[in-house]
Amino acid sequence: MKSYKQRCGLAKALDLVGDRWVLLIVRELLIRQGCRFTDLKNGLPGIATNLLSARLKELEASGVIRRQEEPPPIATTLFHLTDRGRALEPAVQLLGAWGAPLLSKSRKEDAVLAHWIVLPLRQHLRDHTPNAPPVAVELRSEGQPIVISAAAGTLEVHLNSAQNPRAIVKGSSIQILSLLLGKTELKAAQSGGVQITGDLNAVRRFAPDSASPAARSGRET
Amino acid sequence: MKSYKQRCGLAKALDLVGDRWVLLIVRELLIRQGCRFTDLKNGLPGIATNLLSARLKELEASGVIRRQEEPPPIATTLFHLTDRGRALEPAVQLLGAWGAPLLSKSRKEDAVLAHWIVLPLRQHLRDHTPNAPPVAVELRSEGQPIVISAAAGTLEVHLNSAQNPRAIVKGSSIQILSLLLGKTELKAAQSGGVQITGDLNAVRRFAPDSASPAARSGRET
DNA sequence: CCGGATCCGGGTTGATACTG
DNA sequence: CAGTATCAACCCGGATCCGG
Repeated sequence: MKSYKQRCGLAKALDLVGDRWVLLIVRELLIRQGCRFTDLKNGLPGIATNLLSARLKELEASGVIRRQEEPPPIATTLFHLTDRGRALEPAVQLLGAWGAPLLSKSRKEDAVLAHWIVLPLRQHLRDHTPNAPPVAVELRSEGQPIVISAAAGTLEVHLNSAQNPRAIVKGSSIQILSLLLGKTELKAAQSGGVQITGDLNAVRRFAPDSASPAARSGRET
Repeated sequence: MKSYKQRCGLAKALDLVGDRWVLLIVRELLIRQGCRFTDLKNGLPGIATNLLSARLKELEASGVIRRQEEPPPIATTLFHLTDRGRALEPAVQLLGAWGAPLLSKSRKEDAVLAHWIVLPLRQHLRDHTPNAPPVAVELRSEGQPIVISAAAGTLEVHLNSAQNPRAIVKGSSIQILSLLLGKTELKAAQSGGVQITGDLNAVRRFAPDSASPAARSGRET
């Protein structure tokens, strides 16, 4: 698209990332560093391949992403965010948070991909017993599983399989997100179709409910 | 533009404010609540009137702005942000901050409007002697003057004339911004063409330099 | 002047087909 | 898998016009 030609930080930012699809491409790369072209295409339902190709070239030229030829056994090129691109995360998170209330009006025709819950999880998930031993929980809906790993007060949310999960949560991504962000109680989630195997307390560590010890220690009573 | 049709907060936000010009319209309204159509047009060099008109309708329909018919003596309609629209400020500020480094590569053909420095001032300006008595400083370049008012640790930056400014700073908006954000020393700014009348210490309160008392009290030595 | 509405040429997007 | 090619539909920018 054309530049706004305004000497203003916002206008300059939009010159680079204001085009259609661009911030969604950044979202995909924030969720999963090292995407193949096809991964991006699958994560962006509706995008045309020529447009994706053109955007990737523009983003590379402006220093937001970097393409990296991988030798076998991958034998393809992976797209990464540069440091500069990763610096967009706070702005992307804030815009996403602003749009979150609109999700309630989401239409049935809207696409839903499970990995889109990674960004809200990274922003809002809390470890309510940070001094407890490290633990990993795996989330499974469609597509690649998501791993939450908590250790020493730090929390990471990634897109891949856990080596040794203390619990596995299966269900629709929407229900899992609602559970982990405390909008649904654990029992309600379970009767709504969420299946949890393994240590229930590992889940309660992030989603304390009224019956959980973390709820008592994490709440100021 | 068309909806992305993705159940994702970021995508929903971009459905509303991702269209061309939209975030710049929001910027104008953040700087100056209560804009006339013509004020917006002047603040957005390059926009076509039909596009501005269409965007305003869409933004009103989506609850981001509100139009208000004013009786005489104004006798026109003013556009305001709603609370929901004002909630975009953090995201807009973050995007603008991300784009700020690109300003150094700004072309000569880029438009420059003095009031665009209001957002960076609001974000970065600091009162280095918050316990001192209230004070107002007026900034003058082209267009409407800008007023900084500091009182009891709070800082406000507005677009209009001060009742009783302790100091008046005249110069190009870029130089003034550079001075107030501490990138230029006061003396260097003055020899660069910035004229200050009134109490120099009122300016030093925001832009302490090596010779200023605020520099010593505000710095951890 | 203010606040648009209308029209038009050119550029961008979206959908699909095709290729190495 | 990773794009390129093609083409219709749509959108944008610029100019013009018009009622208060």
